[in-house]
Amino acid sequence: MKKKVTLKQIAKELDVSISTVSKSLKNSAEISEDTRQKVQAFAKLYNYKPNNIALSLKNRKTKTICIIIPEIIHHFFATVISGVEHVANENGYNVLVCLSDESFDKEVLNMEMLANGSIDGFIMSLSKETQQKKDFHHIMEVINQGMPVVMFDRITNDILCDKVIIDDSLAAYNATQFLIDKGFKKIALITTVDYVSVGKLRTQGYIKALKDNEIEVKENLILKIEDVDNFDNLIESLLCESDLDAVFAVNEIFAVTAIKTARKLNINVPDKLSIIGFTDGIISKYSTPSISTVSQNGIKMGEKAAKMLIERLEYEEALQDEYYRTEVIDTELIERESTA
Amino acid sequence: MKKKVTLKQIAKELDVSISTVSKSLKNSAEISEDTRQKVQAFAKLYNYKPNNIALSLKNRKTKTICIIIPEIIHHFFATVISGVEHVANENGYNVLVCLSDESFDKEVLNMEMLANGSIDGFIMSLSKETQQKKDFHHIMEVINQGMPVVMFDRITNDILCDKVIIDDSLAAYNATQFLIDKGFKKIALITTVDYVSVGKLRTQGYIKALKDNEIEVKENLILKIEDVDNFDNLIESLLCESDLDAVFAVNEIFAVTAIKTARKLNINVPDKLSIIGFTDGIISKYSTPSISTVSQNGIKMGEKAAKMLIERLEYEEALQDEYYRTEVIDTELIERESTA
DNA sequence: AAGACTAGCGAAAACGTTTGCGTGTTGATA
DNA sequence: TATCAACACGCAAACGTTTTCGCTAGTCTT
Repeated sequence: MKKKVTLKQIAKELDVSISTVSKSLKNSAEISEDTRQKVQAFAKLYNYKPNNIALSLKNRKTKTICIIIPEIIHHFFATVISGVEHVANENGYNVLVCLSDESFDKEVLNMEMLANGSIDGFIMSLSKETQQKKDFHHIMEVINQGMPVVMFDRITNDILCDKVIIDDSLAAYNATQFLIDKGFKKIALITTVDYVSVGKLRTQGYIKALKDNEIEVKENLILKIEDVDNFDNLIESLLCESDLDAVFAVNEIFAVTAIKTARKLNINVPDKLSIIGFTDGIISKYSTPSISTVSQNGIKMGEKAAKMLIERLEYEEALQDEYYRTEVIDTELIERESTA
Repeated sequence: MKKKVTLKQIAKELDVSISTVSKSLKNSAEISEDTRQKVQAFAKLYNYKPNNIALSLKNRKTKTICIIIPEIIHHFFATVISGVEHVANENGYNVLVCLSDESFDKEVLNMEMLANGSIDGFIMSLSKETQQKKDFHHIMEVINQGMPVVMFDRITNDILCDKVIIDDSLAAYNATQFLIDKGFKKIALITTVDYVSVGKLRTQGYIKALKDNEIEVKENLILKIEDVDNFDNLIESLLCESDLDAVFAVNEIFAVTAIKTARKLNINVPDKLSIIGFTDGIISKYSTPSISTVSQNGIKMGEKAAKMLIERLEYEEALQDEYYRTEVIDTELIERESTA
């Protein structure tokens, strides 16, 4: 087992100073051709690689960014990581992944742990609990220390920083309008409780579309789900509503559950009931019938977020500190088998 | 914007030495009650947190582990990360996620980049290309430098290190036996090409089960898929085989595609054809019909891998270097709607 | 031959910690 | 009054780099 070799060891071995070794390896003109080659040969032989930690300390840059997400099991977040990872890698950055598990405390802990020099910046999507508490002091603190933060998807307007979002409200509006254009009148909504920012926005879009088309908004057609583990009965009750034409669900799980429930109730999808989901994940694609959905391109969001963060890191001076950007990623309605 | 405060700044401010500050914060008995309180109060006021990079350099431990996986989009790998993350967090470790994208070069690059002090150890699942090339020098090198590596799922016997696997062959055997016990005679297999270690093992399990039951193994019932993006036609041809009773697919995607293809061909699942998949992911659960499957608990695998790695890191001396463990995680056959 | 210049290298500081050891001051004891 | 702990603190090294500056010896100029 041969441990990593350091400059010091090479210097000792070749009987020169550490500086000479360092300069030789960097092809400094200060060093004679002779010495340089000798050092380089030796370094190659012993497979010398500079110690990253030492470099980080010296440069006060770690070339590492952290992404904090509520859950990695959600396909959407996995795609975002994928996008972040690729852009980061292209630019020589590594990606640290932290999971908040939808918990405020874990989110705070993670940020505090890493804001001490371990990383250069954050990309994050708020946990549910954080959105509910509306307590963002941990994020403020990090930003105040001069560490850039890019928020995506689940964001808050209470924090000034770069953001990457989709137009949730508009996308929901369009999805609802799409159903209306098909001639459907009685359209239900399966959404989250209001403190989840994206859920609220999508609800707003749904309501606006109905109003713009002079369709009455009925509370009993709007199902707001809190407990993500136990909502089958609620959806079943909703679908028992007579003459229901269509359902707009704000995520994949709600949509696929609606489909499965409809089948159970012997309601044919899409003949008797059309269903549109949100987030173009693996479920929508492989469900039977496959689910028409608002695609929310996680890869693009991740890529954009990483680009924004890295720009801030590398052109710190050039960018106005006070000028933050909010990038809106396009969505698209993908028609599949669940709508007719 | 107030930048992070350092020991040096506190020392200057309070007109004491750096060591005094450091010791005060660590409640060293060497320091007078007075000074200690003064320093601690000041540190708290300015929200002092020790710089992790400096600590890493000093301790030559980063408290960071890296997990290298082929693809994060695969649900299974996402669950593994989740398991790793939780155990790591409980033990004060952070998790760096690297994606090899099934590429040998990216895998090598990632390992080389990080083996220079950035992390304390690796958890990894081999990329397809690496398995095909059978070139593991990059892993050998890292291990030789004294950095522990834990491999999971896609492993190789050519490397000596801790491993976490399931008994792929046995699990496949059991799944096949399950179909045989149901009275099915003509059972097809949808698998990967042989160089994917887990695919090969599952194929072996399937074949052994048939042989043990004196059922002829027919090559035309075994479909080995290479191109993961374009195999619909192949599966369609396979399903056209007359009198087919059942299909065993070595992953979710193959299983769900088989189901969708069967529907297209008007073959009722499970009445006319039973299907079993592998990996209990989100697709199996939400497919219609839902898919009976061999569950491969990614969370458990991740947790176990993280535990093994951290044990090696923390009890380095105690553990025999030459003694490596291979942990086998239990699998389970989950019956759902796709088998009858 | 004296001064100027250059090539080639080393010393040291810096990044932010921790920690063993040395040292000065105090009060008490003999 | 001289001796001696105990106390409270600072120095300096170490982790592994990079980089500025300075030094020495040799070469060139006039």
